[in-house]
Amino acid sequence: MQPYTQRVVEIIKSIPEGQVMTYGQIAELAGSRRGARQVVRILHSLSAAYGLPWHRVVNAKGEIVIKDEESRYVQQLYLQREGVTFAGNGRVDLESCRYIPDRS
DNA sequence: AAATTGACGGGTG
DNA sequence: CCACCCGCCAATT
Repeated sequence: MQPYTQRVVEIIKSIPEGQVMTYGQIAELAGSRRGARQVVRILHSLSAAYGLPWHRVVNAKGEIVIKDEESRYVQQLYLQREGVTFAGNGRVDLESCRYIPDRS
């Protein structure tokens, strides 16, 4: 596995319950400012194998974006169960739920 | 080995 | 607000 992929996996695993991160945010932390698509690919192919909290990742607008309809529902359910709040438009409230790790 | 594929993002108009 | 384009790059085909 590539170092970048490894970092992305670690970052995703570090997202606490009740909080979310965006694809771009993860990519930037992993060292590739425009690498959101790699994050997409990683979640797409490795979330099961590594037991990643894939449901804590949303797009930059706070929307749940998965192709499979069933999975969209499951993701929202998981998040709500963890206490993530949703705005009326079906977006997570990024203002209060975005996870910003310590950068030290 | 070359082409395609993504749960995206930001800029532009 | 919407539509469009292009960058990004490992994994998969």
